Amino acid sequence: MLIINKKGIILSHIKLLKNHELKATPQRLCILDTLDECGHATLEDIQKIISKKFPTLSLSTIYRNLNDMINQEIVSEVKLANKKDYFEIKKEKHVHLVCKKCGKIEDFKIKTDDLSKKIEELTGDKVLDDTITFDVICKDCLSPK
Amino acid sequence: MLIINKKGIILSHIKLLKNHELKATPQRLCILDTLDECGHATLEDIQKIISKKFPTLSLSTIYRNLNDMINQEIVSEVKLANKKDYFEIKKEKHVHLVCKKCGKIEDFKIKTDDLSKKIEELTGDKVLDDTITFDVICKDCLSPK
DNA sequence: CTATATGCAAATAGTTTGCACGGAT
DNA sequence: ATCCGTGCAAACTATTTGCATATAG
Repeated sequence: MLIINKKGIILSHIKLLKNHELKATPQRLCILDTLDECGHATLEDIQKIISKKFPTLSLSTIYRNLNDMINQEIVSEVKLANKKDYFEIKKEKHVHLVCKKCGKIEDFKIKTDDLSKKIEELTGDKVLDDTITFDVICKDCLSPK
Repeated sequence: MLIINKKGIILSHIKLLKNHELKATPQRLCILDTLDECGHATLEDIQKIISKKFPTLSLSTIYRNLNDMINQEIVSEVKLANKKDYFEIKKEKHVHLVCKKCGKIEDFKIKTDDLSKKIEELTGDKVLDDTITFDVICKDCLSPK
């Protein structure tokens, strides 16, 4: 659920920035709103959408802020084979489902512990984290209405 | 096992190229040998190593050939969070284990069908493929000799 | 008020392309 | 003789940086 104030600003984003030692500037809020709107957005997407909402927001500000927010772990970069890099607001751990037909990228929450455990048993390594993407044909593309 | 001829060329690479409609030029063979040597190499790695073995091999040739070999599916690009892109010679399906301590990247063969099946059951999507990376502390870093 | 963020322009880095030459079939 | 690959330079794209000004807290 999103709480939005009179100016159309998503309040939780202000908190999010402040909790991570970043000032809640209109530019940063605009970038976060854009990411929220898109779910996953490339730099190009962000640039295009923002230029409408906020025409003076410069490209270097987008770069600088994405990097800052990545460093503060508010935002994460999603790298997919044969695609440009995407950005998303960091949220609960999830895997990505990329439809090879329509291109849609979906998040899906699922436990991956079984696989990590198997890796640990078989290799002797300690698993810290995983990054998992499935190429799929999504439900909608399988049986269009 | 690698079969190497008198000139130090890995014979299987010649076949590999010819089977994919690419001429077996010294430049391409050199790039493949370098990838073999490294397992996983960034463009920078490739450039550095190649400039010793083959000083006249130009950067545009590296780019052009990597792209050609990716298109022919001889080589694949490995995208890892917070790292430059790596290239590897395409081989049996595997996951990547990236040690967060020493940086080493290892391939590991493991069945991932259970997870794909669960995704299919829970989402209704058809899973075609998966790309999986584990961040780990590798065995060697866990208990150095 | 002060430190930080922004916009702009310039600098740097990364990648692709055009073209003339050279080598393999 | 023809085709394809290469090297080099130039073009193009992507990203970062320096600096003067503006703004959040």
